[in-house]
Amino acid sequence: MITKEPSLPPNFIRNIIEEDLKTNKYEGRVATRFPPEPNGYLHIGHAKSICLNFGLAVEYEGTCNLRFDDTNPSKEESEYVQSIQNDVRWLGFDWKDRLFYASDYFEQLYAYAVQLIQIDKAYVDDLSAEEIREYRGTMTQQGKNSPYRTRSVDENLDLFRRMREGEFENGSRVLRAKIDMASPNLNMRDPVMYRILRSIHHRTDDRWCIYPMYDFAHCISDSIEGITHSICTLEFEDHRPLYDWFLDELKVYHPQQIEFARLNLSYTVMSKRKLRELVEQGYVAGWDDPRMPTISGIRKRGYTPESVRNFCERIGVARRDSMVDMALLEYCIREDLNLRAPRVMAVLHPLKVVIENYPEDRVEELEAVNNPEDPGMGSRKVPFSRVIYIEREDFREDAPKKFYRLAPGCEVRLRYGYYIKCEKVVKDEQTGEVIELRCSYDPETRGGWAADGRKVKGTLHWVSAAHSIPAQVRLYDRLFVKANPVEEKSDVDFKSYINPNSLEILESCRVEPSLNNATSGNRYQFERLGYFCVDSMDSRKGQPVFNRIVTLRDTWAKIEQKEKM
RNA sequence: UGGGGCGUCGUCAAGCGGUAAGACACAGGAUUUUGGUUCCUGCAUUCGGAGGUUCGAAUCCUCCCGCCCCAGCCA
Repeated sequence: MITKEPSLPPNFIRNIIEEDLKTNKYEGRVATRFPPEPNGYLHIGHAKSICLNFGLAVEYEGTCNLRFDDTNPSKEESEYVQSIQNDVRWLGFDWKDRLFYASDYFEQLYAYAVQLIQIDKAYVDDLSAEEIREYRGTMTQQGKNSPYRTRSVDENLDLFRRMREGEFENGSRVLRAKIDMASPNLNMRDPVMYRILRSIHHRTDDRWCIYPMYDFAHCISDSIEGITHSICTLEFEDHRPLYDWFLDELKVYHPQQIEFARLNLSYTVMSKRKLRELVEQGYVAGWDDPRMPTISGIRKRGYTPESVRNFCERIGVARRDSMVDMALLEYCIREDLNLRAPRVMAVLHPLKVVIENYPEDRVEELEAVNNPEDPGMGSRKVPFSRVIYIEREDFREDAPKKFYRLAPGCEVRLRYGYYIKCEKVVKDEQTGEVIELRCSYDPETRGGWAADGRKVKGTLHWVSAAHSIPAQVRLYDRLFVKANPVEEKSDVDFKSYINPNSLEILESCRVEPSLNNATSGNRYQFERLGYFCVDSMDSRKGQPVFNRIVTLRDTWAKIEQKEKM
């Protein structure tokens, strides 16, 4: 019996492609493209599109082009071209030699525009921007023809050539497609194809003073590149008739445009405008702030490309508007790191513990497993001594019912260490704050096992005071406290839902000495706490800086929460 | 109230006339030197609503309701 290949879950785009392959619509080819405009940073919504387009190409042994949609020089910069390429590469995709720019096609686009003029399907309009808007009509009222609509082909040809030559001022004239001012689809009411715009283009410099509009440039770029399936987001659906119109009138190779719903993620925002607002008004440290849903932010946070790709696979592709739960993204990174991240002990809020019956000058090297999920990752030695730090949270003077950590008179296990029992609580005389614990240890429990078989419920992580190294740890959390900060039908500013605790910087953490060698980008699981990543900018040898990627699932927090209610 | 879309579990999402996959979340339980992981179990008699066609409808038809997008010389 032949087992079926493990196939990916179906979605409507794969269905279309399968069908096209069956009917040999494109001679068995699958050619997609990812067409970002280089006017900003990519975010996880783009990752969905990248995974979709490049993923399809891999799956069907086709190609996927990276094409910059750079038809508006007033907004675009090469800085973004670079960052976009970094992000796509980081996600794990390779466009090989298929890197293109819409600006590569300016000359050809111009020729096609001339061709449309020649068949009387395009004309030069002298109306002002304002007038064009008025003539366009409204959603419920049809538009009316521009007085310049009936110009002769020759005059149009002449005018368009002179537009290119730079004879006219910015905004004084445009080239329009001659379609139908009465169309119920606003996009078909003689859309603008070219505008006069004097601006330095990042690739063509000042060679052009007229630039094609998206609708005209995009379909032709797709056609030139021999794209089969031109995948874009839902808001372009109304543009499809126009996409088809240009290609039909020009009688050129005709790809099919397919629209899917863009990604929305809970507890964050996705629009470029809002992200820019957060950056420019200083709510975050920059586009790559680890709390940002940008690819660079996610990368700095410590997410792996594998986990992001996996996330994009799991969310599926469909045509309905949706809001994916951030919990799924978090699940994906935990799933990945659980298998790969070495375990290590780190104490974020140190509480000093003196083990009174442990010899003053003794130091033991205890064997600690690096990853229980993967024996191949081996083990390491962790120094243990009389004075250690434990997590402040792991001690309660008045332990609640299901609290099985340390409390006066109680015994717990130190991970890979000994059983210890809390004998005495030392408090600050002024404030009453617990500043130190005096404990005893059972020498018979080395490694964490009791010879007499007695069980202990809790296991705590710890570090030796004398051997641990100081570290800064940044605790990142969700950027917003509200699942959807952008309520439709509400004029509340989304920024009022920013989580005031989305970043907590801890300066006096102590981590085990093995972390002295932690290098930029390394990811660890701090046992019982979460997954952390060595910061790529601020970390120094002997003084590491860690970013929290995500916490571990915390069942105790849930229990405690429930008890409170 | 013009046009274009979309409505299947709390959140995503399969399903394409033969009697509701899966994932996350959630809730129980088992195992555990991470209250982690893993493993079981439960979680839509019902697919926005109402009619109709059919032996049979989430799937076809009709009407209704709700949500999203479109009036840039942005993409």
